Amino acid sequence: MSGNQQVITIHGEQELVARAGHLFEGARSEFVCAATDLKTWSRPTTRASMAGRVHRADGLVIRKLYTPVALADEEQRSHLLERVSVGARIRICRTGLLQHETIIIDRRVMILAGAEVAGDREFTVTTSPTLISGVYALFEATWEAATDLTAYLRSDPPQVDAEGRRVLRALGEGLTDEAAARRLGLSLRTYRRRVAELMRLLDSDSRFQAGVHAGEFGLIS
Amino acid sequence: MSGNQQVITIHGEQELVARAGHLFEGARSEFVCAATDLKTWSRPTTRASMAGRVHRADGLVIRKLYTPVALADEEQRSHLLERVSVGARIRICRTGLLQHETIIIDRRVMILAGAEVAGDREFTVTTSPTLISGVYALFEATWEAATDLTAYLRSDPPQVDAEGRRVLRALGEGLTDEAAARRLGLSLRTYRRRVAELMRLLDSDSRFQAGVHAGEFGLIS
DNA sequence: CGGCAACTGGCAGCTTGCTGCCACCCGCTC
DNA sequence: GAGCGGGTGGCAGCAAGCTGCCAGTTGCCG
Repeated sequence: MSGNQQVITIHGEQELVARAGHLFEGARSEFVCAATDLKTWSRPTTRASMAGRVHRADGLVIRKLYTPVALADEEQRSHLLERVSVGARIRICRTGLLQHETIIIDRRVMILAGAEVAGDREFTVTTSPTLISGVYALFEATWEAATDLTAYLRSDPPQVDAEGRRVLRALGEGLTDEAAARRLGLSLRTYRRRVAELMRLLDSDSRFQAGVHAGEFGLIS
Repeated sequence: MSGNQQVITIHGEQELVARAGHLFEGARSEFVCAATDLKTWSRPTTRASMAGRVHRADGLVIRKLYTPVALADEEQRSHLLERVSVGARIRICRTGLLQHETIIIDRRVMILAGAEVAGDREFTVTTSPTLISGVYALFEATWEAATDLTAYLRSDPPQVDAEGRRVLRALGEGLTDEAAARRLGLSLRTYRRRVAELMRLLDSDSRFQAGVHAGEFGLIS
């Protein structure tokens, strides 16, 4: 990796392991990544091969950002919790898909996973300070907006379907039940049944309390 | 801009204008940027020179993400509001510094502003799909976590005194007015007067809505 | 001290919210 | 087709919330 551009393209996970595997071992101060879930770019064997090398340096800070998709799978959830228990910091991002994995090592090297090309996923590896610092800034902004994994799990958001979301939005606009029901095309009785169900889901005894909780769970949008 | 890497480095703003100015004109569907403020990377003349070319295509979506720093300066604030009034979408990111400007045009071209080198700022321009899609995903996550400019400006938190805070806490616990009044040592009528005043401060027509807003303002704690 | 403004608290009348009840409808199963 | 479970919608009764009214209280000022 030399020359002015400091950017190389790698085809396939095997090549990634061969050419960039040492980068993971070399991580000294910080390893950060952002992805939808643990399966965003790698087969389990590749992931184990790469990730297993990361945990050897004292003082190494590991930060990983995933979306709630990672928690839908029990195996991934367990794995993430185990990672947390050995010191990794993991946050859940609710505001984006993070469909392209981004890894930054020691703020010196960055690996981006791209699309699959002819059956192999394409990776871009770069040491360009401009690229890395720009992406790192966005990573930081996203990280700060995200929720710690353990806090996220403690505040398991209730499952609210599309109609429930619509009801919450109407509630959030301050409409009377009658106006909201009319808008949503429901009878007043049915609307109120929906509201009662949401109150139960939000574990709330009053509408004010429900409003607070709905906001906390990010259910208003 | 050809070759495998699709990444070039540009030194200085004059060279940026000369070599990449046409990219701004070519923007057809979307122009997005993220930066601390309007002054993150360019002198006013360069900015005017570049930005002035962006607004000509019908259907072009312009999204800009800045930090609150951009609003501390009255001139910038006015400029941003004027941009909003002509259709640009602007959000304020409270969770990061965005110290390195990132621009993505039509999801085909990305420009990143780096450090100053020998008096000139270094820019990286790339058409690499992997790089762009990775950065775009992070941009999206940050954008979604950010607050709309007009909402941000409108959401000056209301001033709530100590008693108001106590009332909000009681409300947040789901108590009936009678129970809350008793706990706070107020008559029901006075308690309800307090609640009515809070509803006014929170600009809310229902208790649910007030709950949402109170949470948004961080008044429940 | 008297006057005034602001606030409190009880009461009443009204609206909104909550939920049970029941008839009816729909889809599914045997 | 009959039976059943789940859901809808109208209605009624009740609780909770909202606010005006008015008498009484408090604090401040001249």
